[in-house]
Amino acid sequence: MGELAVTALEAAAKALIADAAAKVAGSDFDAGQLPFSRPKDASHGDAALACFPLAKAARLAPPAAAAALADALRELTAVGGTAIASVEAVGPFVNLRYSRAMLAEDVIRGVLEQRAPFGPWDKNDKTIVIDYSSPNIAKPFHFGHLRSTVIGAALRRIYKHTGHGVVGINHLGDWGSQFGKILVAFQEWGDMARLRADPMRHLYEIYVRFKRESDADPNLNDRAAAAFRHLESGEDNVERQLWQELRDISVEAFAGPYRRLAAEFEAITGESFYEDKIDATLQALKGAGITTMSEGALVVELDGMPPCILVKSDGTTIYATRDLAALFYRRATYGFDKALYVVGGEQKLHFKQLIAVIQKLGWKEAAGIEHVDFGLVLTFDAETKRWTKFSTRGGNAIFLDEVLDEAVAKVRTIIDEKNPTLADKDAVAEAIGVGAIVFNDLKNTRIKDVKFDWDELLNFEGETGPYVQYAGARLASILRKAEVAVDDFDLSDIAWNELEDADQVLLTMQGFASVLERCIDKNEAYVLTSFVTSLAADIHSYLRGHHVLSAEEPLRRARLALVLAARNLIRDGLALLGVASPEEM
RNA sequence: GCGCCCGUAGCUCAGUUGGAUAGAGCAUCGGACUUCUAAUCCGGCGGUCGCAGGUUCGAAUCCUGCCGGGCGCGCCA
Repeated sequence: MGELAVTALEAAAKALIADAAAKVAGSDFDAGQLPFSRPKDASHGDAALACFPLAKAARLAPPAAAAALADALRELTAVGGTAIASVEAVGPFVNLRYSRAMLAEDVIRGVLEQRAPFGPWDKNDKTIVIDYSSPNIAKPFHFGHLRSTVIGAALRRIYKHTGHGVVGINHLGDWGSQFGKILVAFQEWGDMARLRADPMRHLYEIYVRFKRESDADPNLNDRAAAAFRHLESGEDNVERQLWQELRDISVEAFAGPYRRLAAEFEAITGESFYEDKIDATLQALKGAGITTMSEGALVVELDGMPPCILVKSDGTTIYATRDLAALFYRRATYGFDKALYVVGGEQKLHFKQLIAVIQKLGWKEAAGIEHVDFGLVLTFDAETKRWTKFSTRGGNAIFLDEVLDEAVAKVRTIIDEKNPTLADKDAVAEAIGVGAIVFNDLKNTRIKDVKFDWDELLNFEGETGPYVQYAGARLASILRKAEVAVDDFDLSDIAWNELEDADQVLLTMQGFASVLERCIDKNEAYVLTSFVTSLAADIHSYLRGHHVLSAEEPLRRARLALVLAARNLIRDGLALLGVASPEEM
């Protein structure tokens, strides 16, 4: 475990604590064992140390160890001017408080001067490949696709911000036997004009129709299998030409949603990209001696799970084959330390198999391959009164653009009601409506299923995107009226000690580094979502009791510095999540 | 049947990896706009942390067994 990124003030405090702990328990005591945490109750102080490990090392009862540590710390900080202003032992805990002025300066300078951990972190030599969004373009781009897209896009930005080399890859599902079905469906019922007008819906229509009609006519499935065989033959035949056209139109249609969602990729290389790399991959696997024939298929036998199928008995490949080819390619091209797959939890077994195959090959990278799984999107079924899966074949899929448009429209009516004179209402409505949807998806632990609920989705109060954006807009408004230089704020001679009642805001901001670290550690964006929500709550609350523009100098300028720092951190935090920060709303 | 995941307030969820009195939002009830945006703030109500054991100074968190729900289990992705 590496050193946690901390601000200068925290580092100074930790150094003092290490010295004090050495006095209590001897110099070989590892002060890293003292958990440095935020007390739940703010009245306990700014930071708390649980002294159980220290007590063990010093052979003291925990309260006695805490008292001894507090005494030692007091001795070190008695001279004043140190990071720690006060120390108190309470039972087995030592609670400490930072110097108020130093806390304010530490955090605000850090944010405004864009210093790590607030600004971009120093580059490290790790490369992270993140496979996300990766829609199957033979199927509709429905609301469920939002999850992989926004989680992956957020993780990509968070890794980038913390100094990692990042390769975001959209592994489009543009190949495979599904495409045989869509080819046949298009030949039967497709309409090129309608396809061009609304590609996603038209493909969806014919896909659903294929599903329905193939139940009655199994011959359709045989034709679909043949179509994919023809496609995979490599010949320039009708299947190939139609596939190319459908693919091009679909890919173009995705650009819009990706722009709205702020999803960016270093590479858009679909499954078809590996078509000419499959043979080499198969040769490598065979050469490693890990393949066998089983029931007419080429497989890798695995312990404790079904075999990984590489070539089906009809001679065509399967997604596992293409995923393996992609891993070979990504290792050779990018040399990754981590390869993340932001894909739904239903595919857990598939990725377990994939990793097991790579382990059999003995790659050292195997340990860095991780399935970043997430829960399903469920809809409430009024009949059975239960949350159920959306059914594509049942035709009750909800399209992503539908949801985004609905949210934007709702925001538009709220703006007309609350802020009728606002300039550029449509752009603001887009930022807030889409932001609300993205934020909502990043709010909880990935693995939780998302219950699709219009009421909750279109509620913009409380723990929501608009709530956080609103805090940013209020702060921006103050800064506008104060006419301060937001890009070059003068930090000299700020009366930092005037900010003694901004504890909550400052302490929350101070936690930014550990928030990003936890995001990376868990591959979770919700930690950051929850951080910006807390910061917004803290600043909303602060603004209620502390007027900025009417304050006397030097308090006024100190508060403006706080306001600017909070606004920047909210904006930057939201940006990492893929949510815009309108200046006004 | 087997494997994995989930179970915390009426609802939706946090709980910093075993630490202080289990926290938010929504809903509900009551307050706060002649002052920088009320998409806000302040307060009330609301919990046998699914159940039962175990581990120890200490468990929502760890171990075991049940109960409930979800996902998956060879030629779909």
